[in-house]
Amino acid sequence: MKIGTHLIARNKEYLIYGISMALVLFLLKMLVAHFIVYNYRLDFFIGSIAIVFTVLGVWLALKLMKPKVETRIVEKEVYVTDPDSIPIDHAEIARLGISKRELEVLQLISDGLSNEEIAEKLFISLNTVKTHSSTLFQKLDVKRRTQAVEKAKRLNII
Amino acid sequence: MKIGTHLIARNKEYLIYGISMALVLFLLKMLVAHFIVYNYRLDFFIGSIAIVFTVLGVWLALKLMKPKVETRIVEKEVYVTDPDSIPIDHAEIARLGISKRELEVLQLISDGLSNEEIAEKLFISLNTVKTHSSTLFQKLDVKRRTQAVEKAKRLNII
DNA sequence: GTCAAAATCATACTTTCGTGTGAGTGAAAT
DNA sequence: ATTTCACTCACACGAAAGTATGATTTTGAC
Repeated sequence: MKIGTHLIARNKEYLIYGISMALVLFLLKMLVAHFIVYNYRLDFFIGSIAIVFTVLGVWLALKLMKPKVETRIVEKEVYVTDPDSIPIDHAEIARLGISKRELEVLQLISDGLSNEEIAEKLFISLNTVKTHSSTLFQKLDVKRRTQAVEKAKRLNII
Repeated sequence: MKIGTHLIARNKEYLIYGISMALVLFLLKMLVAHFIVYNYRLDFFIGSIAIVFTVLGVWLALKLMKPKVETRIVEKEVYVTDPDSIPIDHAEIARLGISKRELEVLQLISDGLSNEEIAEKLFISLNTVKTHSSTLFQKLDVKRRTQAVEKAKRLNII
């Protein structure tokens, strides 16, 4: 009894679909038998069936599709005494889509270097450093390098 | 040229579906014309069409649907240093001759605020903030605000 | 009350930073 | 083979930051 109800509930969509399909088929057969001329309207007839069942298929799929889960992260602060004991959150870095080079630039920014100095240290042009830091700021959702440093330290990515 | 390609790419699914539908219809008509007896196999015929287009409909829906999202909240631990565990070195501040106001500005700089924002927060002009930060940099013997923050944290004066 | 330091502001100027746009290359993935 | 992505670079422009100089006002100490 209980199992039966359960099964019906779990497969309700399939049941509904099956019944709908049977009904529609029955209806179509009635129409065929009584009103519709076989030959010259056959194309239209087939088209109709196709459309109806396409719609049914779409409806079925929409009903049955399992929703994709999206994780939302809530920060929870844990206080530690030794600053060096703070582990770097590689997962967070990956989540933000920060590349290796960008991370290097971020580290040097937090060391207080200017873009020019960073360029010299990494043997790349000033423009490249600017590009890196600009994309970095977007990924960190900040406007300035000082904010980037503040947020990066808060997120334990440097 | 570019727009054309773009449009085709964006609506590829629709195109494929349309072409598939046309092909299947054509195929069915051929079958009808040559092999299938109209009357007593009509049920089977209609059933086949129904199944085919249901499958197509499902496929279409799965292809086109934006995935349903279901948010799931996950707590994440963020390690931070206990602010109280690092005492502020007032002696060092005095030694460097940093004034009260300058220290305020320094703190706000390390919070990532722009000079403009600092000015608003302290109800003073932008020029005054610049003056403060400039003298601050001299006292800290640094050239930029990022360096100032780095050094200030190292010296435990913020 | 005087004096020095701190705090305020301005003007003008230079430097650095940051964005937008576009583009080329090489490596890895499909 | 084609696409995608990280990395590289350039140029132009606007927005901040920083310096220099000088001035006025507050404040606290002597």
